[in-house]
Amino acid sequence: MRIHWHRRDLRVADNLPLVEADADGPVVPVFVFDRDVLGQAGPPRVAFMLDALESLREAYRSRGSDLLIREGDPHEMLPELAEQFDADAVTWGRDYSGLARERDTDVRQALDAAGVAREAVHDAVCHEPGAIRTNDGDPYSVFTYFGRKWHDREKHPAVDPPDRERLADVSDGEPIPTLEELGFEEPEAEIPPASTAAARERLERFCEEDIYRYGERRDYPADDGTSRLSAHLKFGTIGIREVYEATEAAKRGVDGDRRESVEEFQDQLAWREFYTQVLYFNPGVVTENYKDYEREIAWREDEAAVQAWKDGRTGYPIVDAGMRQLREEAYMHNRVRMIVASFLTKDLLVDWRVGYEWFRRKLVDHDTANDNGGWQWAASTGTDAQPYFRIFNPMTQGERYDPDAEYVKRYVPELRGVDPEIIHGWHEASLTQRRNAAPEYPDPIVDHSERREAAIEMFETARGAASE
DNA sequence: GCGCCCTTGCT
DNA sequence: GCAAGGGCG
Repeated sequence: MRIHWHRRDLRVADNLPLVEADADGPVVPVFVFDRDVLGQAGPPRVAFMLDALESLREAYRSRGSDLLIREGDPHEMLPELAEQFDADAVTWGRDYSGLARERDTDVRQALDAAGVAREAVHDAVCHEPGAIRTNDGDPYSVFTYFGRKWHDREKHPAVDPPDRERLADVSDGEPIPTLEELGFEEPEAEIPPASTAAARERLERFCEEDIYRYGERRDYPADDGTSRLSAHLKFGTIGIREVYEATEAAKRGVDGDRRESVEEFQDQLAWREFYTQVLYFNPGVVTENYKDYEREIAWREDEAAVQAWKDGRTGYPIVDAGMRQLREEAYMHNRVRMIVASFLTKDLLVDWRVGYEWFRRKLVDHDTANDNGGWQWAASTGTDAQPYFRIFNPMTQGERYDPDAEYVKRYVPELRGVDPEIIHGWHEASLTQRRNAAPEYPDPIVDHSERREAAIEMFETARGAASE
């Protein structure tokens, strides 16, 4: 017997540790609810995960096996399970975040002490942290070159689910706990279905047509031109190799813009792995700036402004639309994630960690590596970060990427009857104009051009380059 | 070592 | 035009 410990690989198909581990014997699949990990999550993510677990269990049951559900510390639970099933090995897919690695070290030690073999197998990314390095052998901190090598490198093919005979004939009466039993409230947002079948349906539909226009559509939040696979990739309800192969298949026999569009989507997969390796080699970025400034950045504390940002009541329509989409859907379009992150850090002058924490609680697809990478990019503190003097102008961004204010109107009902020109120029409109156009919608809480200057000064002081 | 090229810009 | 810095050739 061999125990497979599921973590963020909630599927049976294209699961490398499940079929390629050296350990043999029938597989006993297990999921362990770990209070420490749950404490980090918010209702949307836990709800998605519970749904994913239900369908994973169903997948095992239809194959004459079952997913065992346990609750407790993995380093206590796994040796116990090994003993209970007389298993001589435990396998799992590698996880690259700092907390996960600490947990896995504990588990390894406990299994060693119990005399049980253990095997961690690469699974969550096409190219593991460390596989792609600069010509000097260092991990990359700039995306472009990493991306080139990522594209050129041969990838492991997708693998089939294990045969029935390789799964242990176990059954488990233990129900999957409910949100309430885990101490979470129902999420405000509606959570999309989390099964592998749902992920595949999205992938297939995306690769039929949308992927060829991804390049031109991906920046327009009103247009649903993205794959929406992020939460599935986070929880592993679909395998990365399967996703990559579907995009490669879409590329076959296609050239010009259509081919470039597919590659632009594949670039996003490369970004995901770029940030995975940034986090792996720099576990401290979760709480600290990647980039060293001479002095501390003098972020401001501004409870009221932060609350307005969270509530989508800043008086900057594109920002507010994004923050309301986050509440309503536990999701936000990527272009708008950049805009709201720039607004928090460069207009409200609030520490990126405040925004990162909020995203962590609210996003269904929150992933430590990607979210941290994104926030530190926006805050000009990360690897390959946006230079601090390039500050998004919310009006320009709105005009450029939501010209008809269709996205804004979808999430900000107060502005539905208002002319797009007035919407994007809200902070330039007169008080009378604003009151007449949308009496319910808030006035801008800050002056963008004033804050832009203040942000640049804040960073120059931190650089030690202030003119005094 | 030097020149050149960078995911997501702005005034 | 501006202005930071990594990585490469």
